[in-house]
Amino acid sequence: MQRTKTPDAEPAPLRTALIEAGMALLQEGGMPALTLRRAAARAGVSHAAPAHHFNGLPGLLTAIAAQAFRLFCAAMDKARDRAADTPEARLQAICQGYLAFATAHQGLFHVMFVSPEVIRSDPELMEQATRAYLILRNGCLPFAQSHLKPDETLEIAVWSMVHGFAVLGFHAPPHPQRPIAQPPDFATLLSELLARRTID
Amino acid sequence: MQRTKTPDAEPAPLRTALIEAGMALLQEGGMPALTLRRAAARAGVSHAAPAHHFNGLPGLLTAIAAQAFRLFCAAMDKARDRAADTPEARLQAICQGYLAFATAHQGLFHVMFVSPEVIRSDPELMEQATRAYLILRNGCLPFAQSHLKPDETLEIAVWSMVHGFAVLGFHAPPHPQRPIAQPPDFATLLSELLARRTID
DNA sequence: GCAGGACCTTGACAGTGTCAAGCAAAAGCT
DNA sequence: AGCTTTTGCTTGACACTGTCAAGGTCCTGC
Repeated sequence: MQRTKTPDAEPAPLRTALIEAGMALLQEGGMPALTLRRAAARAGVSHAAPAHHFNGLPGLLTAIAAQAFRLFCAAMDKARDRAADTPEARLQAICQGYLAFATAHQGLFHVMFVSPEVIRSDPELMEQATRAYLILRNGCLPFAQSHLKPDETLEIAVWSMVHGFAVLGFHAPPHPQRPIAQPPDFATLLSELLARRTID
Repeated sequence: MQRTKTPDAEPAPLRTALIEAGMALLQEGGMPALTLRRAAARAGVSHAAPAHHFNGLPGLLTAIAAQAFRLFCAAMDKARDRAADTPEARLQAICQGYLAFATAHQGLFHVMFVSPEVIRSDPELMEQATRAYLILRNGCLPFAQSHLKPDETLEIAVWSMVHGFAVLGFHAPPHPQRPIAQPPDFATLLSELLARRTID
């Protein structure tokens, strides 16, 4: 049945191979291309092998989502660290990393946030998702009224806005026939939201 | 094959029956419960009957999405018309209608916005989706610099924020173990965004 | 009265996720 | 060493899915 080793043991090679195969399928053909049997075939094993490492298709999707959140965090971290050392530039960079990841990895993004099959209560997934949120929270901290206590209203506003912007496809390649032909850059939106905020 | 009558002819009864059956399945069991064969069975016809009214499963999903947008528009219109007659109250009501619809009809919302199977270029779907966007645009008009030309930055900001807020589930029943236990009300976020705006 | 089309059924096919049984090799124990 | 258990995977089957081809029935137009 299910793999239940000691948690610190090195991971089964087939498990990571299946995750990578699934992510590759997702990248190539989007959501409908990701299939348990196809991932197994690409990893060179029989169609029922994944059942020994994941709890069915939802389990594989969940593991992919957790791994995708790791890449997502890395992308945002990297963007922030390359930005100019001002709070505005850093928060802007985090959001740009967010949007760049969403457009470059639409399949992963779908699994991470919207796929209803993913088991949202999975501990590893929740840990990585929280880690991603903390990057955004830290980016918002300089704009909070008190530097000690985070401003949840601002966090949620920024998070909602960047996420909505991403899933509605405003940052994506110009969608043919959209209510708004040339959407504004996200930086403009964020500046608008932060305009009243003062630092210190 | 496909149904290609004159567009003003009364719609085939089975077609609307299949759409309603699909919407009911979606409401009851979510996305995985919606199946061509199940919708056909619920409508009392054989499993291949839907092929004569829709272009496969994507076609049914697209028709459901269009119909869902109609309900969506009606919900926002109704909320707006019941609000106090100030620009803030009306825009807040539109957003509340948006969020209420998203939480009350999660399956429909998924089909409307994220399902990759839906044919986004369908004319009827695009018409209804645009209609929904115009409701929001009109709600934003009083806050634009010029009352004549819409402020696309504000529109996109509001739209992104309310949509992100919805899909991230902040308005939904309290998710167990979330980065933010008690998220702020959306009205607070919107007020924050509109704070600098003056009317006239 | 009859050709033709609209509308639906039946039957089949490939592909999917999932389960049960089995098999080979490694590991653990006496 | 020899036996047993466990692990990791394969094979085969099942129900279910979307889709297609063929046929059948009824209504319409001529």
